[in-house]
Amino acid sequence: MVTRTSPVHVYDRPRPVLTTDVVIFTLEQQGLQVLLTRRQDAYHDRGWALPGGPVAVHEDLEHRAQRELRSRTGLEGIYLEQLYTFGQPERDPRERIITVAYFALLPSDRLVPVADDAPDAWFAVDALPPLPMDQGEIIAVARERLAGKLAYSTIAFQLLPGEFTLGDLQEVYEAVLRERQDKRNFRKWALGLGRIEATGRERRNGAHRPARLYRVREPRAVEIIK
Amino acid sequence: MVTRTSPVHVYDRPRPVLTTDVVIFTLEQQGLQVLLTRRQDAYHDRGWALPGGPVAVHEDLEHRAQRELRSRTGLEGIYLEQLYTFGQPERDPRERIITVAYFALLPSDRLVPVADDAPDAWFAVDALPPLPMDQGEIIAVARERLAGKLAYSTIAFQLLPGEFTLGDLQEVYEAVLRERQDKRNFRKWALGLGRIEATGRERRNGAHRPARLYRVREPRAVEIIK
DNA sequence: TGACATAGTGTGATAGTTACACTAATGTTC
DNA sequence: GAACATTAGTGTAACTATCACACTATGTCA
Repeated sequence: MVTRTSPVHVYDRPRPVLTTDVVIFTLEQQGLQVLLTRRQDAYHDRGWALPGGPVAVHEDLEHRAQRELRSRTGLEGIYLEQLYTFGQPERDPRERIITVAYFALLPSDRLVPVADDAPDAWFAVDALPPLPMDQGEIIAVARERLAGKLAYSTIAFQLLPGEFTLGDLQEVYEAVLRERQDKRNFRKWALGLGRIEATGRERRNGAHRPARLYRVREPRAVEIIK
Repeated sequence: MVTRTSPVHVYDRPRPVLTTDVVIFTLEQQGLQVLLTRRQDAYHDRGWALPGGPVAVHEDLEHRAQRELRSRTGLEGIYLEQLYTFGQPERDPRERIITVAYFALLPSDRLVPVADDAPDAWFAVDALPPLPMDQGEIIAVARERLAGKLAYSTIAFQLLPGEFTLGDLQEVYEAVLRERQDKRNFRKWALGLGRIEATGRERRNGAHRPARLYRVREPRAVEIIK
């Protein structure tokens, strides 16, 4: 029994709060980064937390997560995937909050620098500040999912700009999987996927041989491989 | 603002209903089966639907799904995994309902025959009756997840009884993946996993050579393989 | 023009996957 | 009790994929 027009809403049974949280990853020189935001309410002591918030009663879950992503980054068309729903009753000591967690991958060239007065900041995934409730676990699960998917999908390209070198691609794999790859075998494998092609252009950035640039043939598609 | 002691619950913002649904799979001669239940309310025209219901305000999500599983099958210790959260606003025309879907795997020997007066029945996953809302999609997603996991985990054993033959195991793979396996290669692979051992006993069931029985060394563990 | 730094390339050994057909053990029938 | 029907159980060789490994190429800058 929902009272739509009134500012109060009365139900015959108590209902939990439903929120979405978004783990936004990007890759910088220092490795995999996560976007965190400062909590506004005094309850959380203004500590850092995942961006997210309550789902409006007629809002699609993924749309809610997209909205959060857009409001934090100003970007559209970013890869977003539902991760898991966390619903331990003790998650929040004040009220029952169930959160549908998503994760998003930001290409490094679309990373707009966060304004100094913005409440958001990037943190290396290996050096996170204290986080409320189970949010550390949420990030850990997101990271594992991402690492798992590198092996059997083309998800890695979602972290790369439109043009990239094979070295860039290898760095994505090394940063996420936390293990070195053999350069020759990696390049053979990456080209053998049949998903990327040389643009014919090169990147010069230092006192050394320039690197060939590649592009993804289907940039939006995340496909299952082998 | 929750009013705990009162039969009415008042919130300053409308809240969706949160439910869990459980896709309970088992394997019979006729292939992969799903448990469905008859809706009691007139609204759904007494049609078939996935077992599930609203999550109590202080009940853990997985516990809620376990409870549904137990009430339908009378069984404990069944494999249960969170599948996905379905939250399209149009899912239910009456009210906003978000459902956290789980899937469960019943070993074929623990399958208690459903009483005739019970509202539940097994359906072949390829011949489901009309289902409300997106429940057909939920079952399809569960099936895909299960098929995907066969390839890289030991989840298949969750569908088998404590003692089984290599032929039984092969039937699980063939039914879920819907593709024939080569007998010799399959057996080599299955034994090479190092997860099963012969019990020393045999099963005789027909005018032919009896089959050796095997057991899983760690029956509860679902591990990632290769 | 030489030192430096990163880009780019191939081969051989090993391990894993695939295709493939007959013998073994039982129960039933005549 | 011999023949038959039926499912269980077994090995090998060809092919494919993965892995380990080190040098040459091409640019900048001093």
